[in-house]
Amino acid sequence: MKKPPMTNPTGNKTGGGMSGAASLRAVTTLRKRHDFLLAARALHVSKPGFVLQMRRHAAENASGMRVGFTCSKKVGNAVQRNRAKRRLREIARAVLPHKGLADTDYVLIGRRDKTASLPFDRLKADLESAIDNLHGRLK
RNA sequence: GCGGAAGGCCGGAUGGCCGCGGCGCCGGCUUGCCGGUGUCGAGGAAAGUCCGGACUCCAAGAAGCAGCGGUGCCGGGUAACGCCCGGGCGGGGUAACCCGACGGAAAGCGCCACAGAAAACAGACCGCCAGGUGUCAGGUCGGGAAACCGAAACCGUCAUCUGGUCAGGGUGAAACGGUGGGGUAAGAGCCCACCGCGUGCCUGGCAACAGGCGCGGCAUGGCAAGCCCCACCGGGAGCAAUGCCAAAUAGGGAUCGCGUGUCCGGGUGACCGGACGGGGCCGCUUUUGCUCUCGCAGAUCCGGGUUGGCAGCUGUAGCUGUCCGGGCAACCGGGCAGUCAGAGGAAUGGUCAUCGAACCGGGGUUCGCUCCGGGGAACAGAAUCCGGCUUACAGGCCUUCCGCGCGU
Repeated sequence: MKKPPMTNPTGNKTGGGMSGAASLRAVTTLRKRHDFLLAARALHVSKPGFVLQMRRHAAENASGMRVGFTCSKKVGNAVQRNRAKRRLREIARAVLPHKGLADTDYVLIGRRDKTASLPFDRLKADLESAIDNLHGRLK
């Protein structure tokens, strides 16, 4: 029952100019510490499983939609941090391609225990509502 | 069967859907992206970063000295080690087996709390013994039937002095070696036997060491995880090392040289090559090597500050499987087959289903177990690469050995 939502958006997404698959390849990944620091000063919203930060950046960069993932030492040891980041990557892959805005950086921050233990559907729903919240505040 | 010792192995499984990183192939085009497909893709500790190396840069080559650091029974293994194997010695355990910073205390310095008479070189003190002096009148002697009276310093009491003595002195981690006997006024290695210690020789062993015989009467208390001595080893920093390419900024600070080099050869010349002298480069000395020596913003160093890309980057002191030979073993030599992650805010996953160990509840039980329901997997994620050590770890499996009990 989780499969239909995966396959359907791909059909809709082709209108966005991206290549079709519900893939993170459509959005680039944040790699530079500088970008993370800029996002940390921008809008953010907290959910039980994560914190979402969002920053609009100048269009002349033409870098499209970008997303980053981060977990501090507070999340736990290396195994727990990796697991949290993988789950964040999965919800971003499921939600961002049809909900995100172009020329925007999103940063997902993992939280202790909750990011790894909450049900997957709950995390996805929280991400969608968090994005709606931030987009509403943008206006 | 119960209890124990040693070693080794595994450490969730299968499938569906959707993804990620590397490499190969095919196709497309906006020449570096996209799509398809195949294949490979974390651990026994990947961890702590504690040792040892490989590899880079610092001139990093050699010798000596000094300093600093490390190691410390012996032999072997190894590229090397503080690791591993075998042996010795000491300690623990009925045993299998386990543990050990295990060189030197007659080179020197230092320390030895508390307790104790005394803590290091030899004694002082208590005590014991002998003698002297004084004292008392218990034994003794005289008288007496007895009570009692008297005497003297022979034995004894007490005090004190002199000498002998270290056996004994609740302690303590440790006390002029221990036990027994002789001996003596009392005692003492004073003498003797055994043990210990030291020393000489012999035997076994490559050696650590062990055994035997003789000699010495004991001299040398402990601590070297205090300084130290001896032997051996070690230059420093680290893949964010380092090298290359492209772009851009600053051209900031310091040092050298201060306008003083000489000679030879080649060239029309700018200049090039060589020799001598001088300067600089490891803590110091010597040696080798490199570099500078006349130019102007030149060389070197430091610093700010980068940004992107590539290399280093994964195949070798390899590793894995298997077989043969040597060795008690660690390990060594050889044959065959395979080649096994390479990211860079960091891939190796997400989710669902089924099965599932521990554990929990209930029923049955021949106490071995079995049925039903719940429950859902320990420690933990490569970051240049190897060899070790240490630490963490739910649970399970296998092999060998020891003790006790039962049966034969």
